[in-house]
This record gives sequence, C-alpha cells and structure tokens, in this order.
Amino acid sequence: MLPHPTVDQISLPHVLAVLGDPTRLAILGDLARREGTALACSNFIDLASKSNLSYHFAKMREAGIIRVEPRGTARLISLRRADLDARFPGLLDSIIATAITLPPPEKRLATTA
Amino acid sequence: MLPHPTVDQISLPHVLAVLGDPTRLAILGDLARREGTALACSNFIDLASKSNLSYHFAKMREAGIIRVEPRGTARLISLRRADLDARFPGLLDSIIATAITLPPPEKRLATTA
DNA sequence: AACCTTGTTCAAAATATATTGAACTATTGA
DNA sequence: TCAATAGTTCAATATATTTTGAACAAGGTT
Repeated sequence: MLPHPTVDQISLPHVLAVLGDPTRLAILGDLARREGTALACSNFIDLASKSNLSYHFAKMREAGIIRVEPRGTARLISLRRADLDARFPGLLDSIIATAITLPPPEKRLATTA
Repeated sequence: MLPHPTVDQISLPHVLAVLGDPTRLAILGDLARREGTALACSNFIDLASKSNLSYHFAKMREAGIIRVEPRGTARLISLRRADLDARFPGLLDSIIATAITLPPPEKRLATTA
C-alpha cells in the first residue's frame, strides 16, 4: 500500500542522512531491541508527538529502513533488516550495536517548572 | 592545533549525520581509496569550491572522522580509521565498501550551455 | 621585500529539515 | 449509527545546513 523502495533503490547517503537524526536513531534502537516484533506507531509516542512521528516514519520508510503496513487503524512498523543486510553488509549491525545503548533524546515538552 | 574530539567524544548520530551528505561521502571515498596517504585539501577540489571544502572538512573533523594537520601552507587530511574502528566496530568498513563505488556528486558549476 | 600558493573566514543567500497544532480520515467496536 | 482510537495531512513556523564569493592570513620562494 505505502510506497517502499526496492532493495537496490536503497541508497547509502540517504540511509545515513536519515539515521543521523537522534529521534530516528532512537526509533531504530527501539525496533532493534524488540527485533522480530512489528510495533505500532503508538509504541514510540514518548519520542515525539504523533504528527512528528508520522513525519519521521515516512522518512525512514522512504529511505528503505523500515516497512510500514496497515493493520486495522494501526500501522505496524518493522525493520527491513534482511534487505539492509543484503544491501550494506554489516552496516546495520554496527549502528544498532551503538544505537541500542543510546539514551533517548529528550522530548522537549513544556515542563512543569 | 585544530580541535579534534577524543575517541570517546565521537558520537554516532553526529558521525552518521556528517556522512549522510554526498560531498562528504565522496571525500570519505577518496580518502579510503588512497588509505594511508594524507591528502591536501586541494586533492578534493573537483568535489566542491575551496571555501565549501573548508566547511565540509571542518564538519568531518569536528565529528571525529578525519584528522587535519597543517604542513606548511597546506593541510593534510587523513582518515581516523583506528579511532573510528575502536569506537564503532565495523561501521567504517561497511560504509567505505559502498562509498568507494559511489559516483562523485556533480559539482554544479555554470555549464557552457 | 614582493609574490605565489594554500587554505580560512565572514556575511549573505539559498535550501532543506524538523516541529507544532488543528483539522481530518479510516477502522473498529459498542 | 455513534463514539473512540490510530494515525495522516496541511500550513505555518522554527531551525539548521549548504553554498557562494570576496577579503583575508600564513608559509614558502626568489
């Protein structure tokens, strides 16, 4: 349904640029921690606002990093691990090894003083 | 002389963001192709203008990707390969494997019609 | 000294990216 | 059908990044 690039359309500069954002790296970390599971967007709501997440998921999908499939009113997010491994051997492993340990970027909300 | 981050100051989001730019990825590719050699800025002049290169080298240096040392009026650029390998095992290898094969981004100059 | 080569710096302009909130769509379930 | 839930879209704003060119600095050479 949603457009996803094929494996050979996935480009290195694009992937790196997309993962060079703290929020998206945190999303990757969450996905990696629960690899195998497909997570709904709402699982990431502590990382950013709903509409901002929507934006980041679109970036990651367009870069070929995640797959997004509608299931009812929800959308299930999963890592395109095999595709990325095929395209850029070792890249994801090395990024995840670090991303998994990274503290999530603070979601800057109005703080109660 | 110029400020370089120490190994443990090198951050993953920062490195990915810096390498997620086609010009800088091309610089990395050039450095990797002639690994070991320290190259002067002028070796990269077909990738961008002098002042733009200066900007990109600063970004790469601040991210801990390259080392820049003055030698006379020139500055020698070299890859911080060992440091990056220590900090993010496998990352550089996997990026370079692809970066080396990437066509350099066109330097957009006024074309003669 | 005068000069060339190499690269830097600065401010401006151009461009791109991230974030917000409000209004919206779609699906589910009662 | 009505309401609730999950997520999207849009326009506006905020912020950051890239690129340019002109003026500059530092070293080397004669």
